[in-house]
Amino acid sequence: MATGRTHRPATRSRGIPEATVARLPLYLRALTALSERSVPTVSSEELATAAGVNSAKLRKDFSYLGSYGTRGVGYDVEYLVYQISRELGLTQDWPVVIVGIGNLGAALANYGGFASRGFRVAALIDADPAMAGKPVAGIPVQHTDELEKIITDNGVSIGVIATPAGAAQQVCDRLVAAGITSILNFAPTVLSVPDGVDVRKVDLSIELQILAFHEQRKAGEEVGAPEEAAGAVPPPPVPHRAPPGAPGADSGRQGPDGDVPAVMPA
Amino acid sequence: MATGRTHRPATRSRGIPEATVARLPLYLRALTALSERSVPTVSSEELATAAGVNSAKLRKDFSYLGSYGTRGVGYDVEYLVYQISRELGLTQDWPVVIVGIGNLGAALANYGGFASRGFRVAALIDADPAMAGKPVAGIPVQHTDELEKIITDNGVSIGVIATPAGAAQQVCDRLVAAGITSILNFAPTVLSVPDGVDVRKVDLSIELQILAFHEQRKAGEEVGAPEEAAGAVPPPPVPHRAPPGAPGADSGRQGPDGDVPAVMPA
DNA sequence: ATGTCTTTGTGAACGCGTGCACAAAGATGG
DNA sequence: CCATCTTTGTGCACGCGTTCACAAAGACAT
Repeated sequence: MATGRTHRPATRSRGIPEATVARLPLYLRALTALSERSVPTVSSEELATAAGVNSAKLRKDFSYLGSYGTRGVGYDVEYLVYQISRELGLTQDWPVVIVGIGNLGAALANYGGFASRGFRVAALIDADPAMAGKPVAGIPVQHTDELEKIITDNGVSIGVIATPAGAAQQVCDRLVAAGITSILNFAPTVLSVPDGVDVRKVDLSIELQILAFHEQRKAGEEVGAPEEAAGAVPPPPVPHRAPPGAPGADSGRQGPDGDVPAVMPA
Repeated sequence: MATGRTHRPATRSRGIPEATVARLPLYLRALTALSERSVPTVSSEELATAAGVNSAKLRKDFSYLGSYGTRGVGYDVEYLVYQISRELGLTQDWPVVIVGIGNLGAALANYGGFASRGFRVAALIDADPAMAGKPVAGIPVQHTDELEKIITDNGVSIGVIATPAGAAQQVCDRLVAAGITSILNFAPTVLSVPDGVDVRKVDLSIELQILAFHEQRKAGEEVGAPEEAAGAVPPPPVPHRAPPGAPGADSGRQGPDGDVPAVMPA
């Protein structure tokens, strides 16, 4: 799970709650599977189970789109697939650029499913001149210098940032200046963008840390250790004055973190 | 942003709200950056800006952990880093296994930052016999047959699933049976797990679809098209009866979707 | 020691999202 | 045409999360 949107907090677009929008792709996937099995209709209960949500929630979600069901029967699969696709804007083609063709960028580019849902990789962009021209997933990598031209020429409005954290904000600024209005950010940085630009963030490190939290709690409950288990002595609470600014003093942890390629920020 | 947790909905662990837990890694990252610059203290306002959140929210979040600040001064950076790390369980070592060493699995394995925050890649596992023994990121890939042994021998409790969707549930079941209690799922599937097992999901496709929704809305507002812009004719609303079950009839969209490697589900 | 000024910690109000529970709608059978 | 049965659509209540706004706490200067 990507770690939430950044801007556009609760814009409640056209009356459709953000929480509902975030679940529509889930429904769509379940419906597509049913469609492939030529299932004509589904009840809210069945579909909810397939999507892993509550049936009441699903019905309420659909009610924001309109009354597309038939009481006593359920929902027509094909029709619902179309309606949700249209609502999500998947009936049109969305060219996407991927910036930063490292391990992750290559993995994204190689993902074949891009084309299947209205998304099309328009270009791969990397700052390394040695990468230029080299084909990844059948698409030649282009140099960052071409960024603006690529975006305007192809009318791209969605960009994916898979660069190291250090380059992310700079790339972001250039994308926005070139006309990009939606960004999917894999770099471990808080991007600042002007109003009107959407940023969504995918952050593996954060997901793992959240898991670790719950994992620790489970373990702690078993042992029954109310506070922390034995281990490292807690450092001085530093109640009043922090140790004088001694620069470079405590070289605590300074591992290769925060500026790593992407995928797993800190 | 990974697309939300699955189980353990609102457990409110030890009084710390889920929403707060999800933000702690964000604060930790900002604090670590300050620590590396040897900044001794920060105000809630400064730190909030760095983390991209509201200062009131940040203070309330910290209040769940205890009173670690000093009024009129702010928070001691080092001390706060320690407290949050401890709260998140990052002061201990978490061995992690990655299952499914395709493009994405390899990207994850190559990510150097794993070790920097208490996470350690204990093993890479893939079902392809041809991969066995082949080193990825310096770690030899092991075959799925070894899965149970690897997990029990290393005391692994966190697993990352980067397999195709078709294999995800099966892999998940085996991980859980072997003792895994936290799963980070990159496959485009709703995993079903027993109580007590946490699942978090990272789904690129969903993120892109959410962006597309907002993107469409922006474009629609500009043009002023209230409903949908011109384009494909809306299929028959199918008001009453859906077309008879004619199996294999409508071979609508059936592209290579849903069972693709990972990273970008549908 | 006293006053001023900064910043935390939190009480309270508000809004969104979730889930319950039921009435309305419509299909289906007689 | 009427009765029954299934399933939707939604009004309502509840709880979590966010935000405001302020009193309390403490640093710092005089």
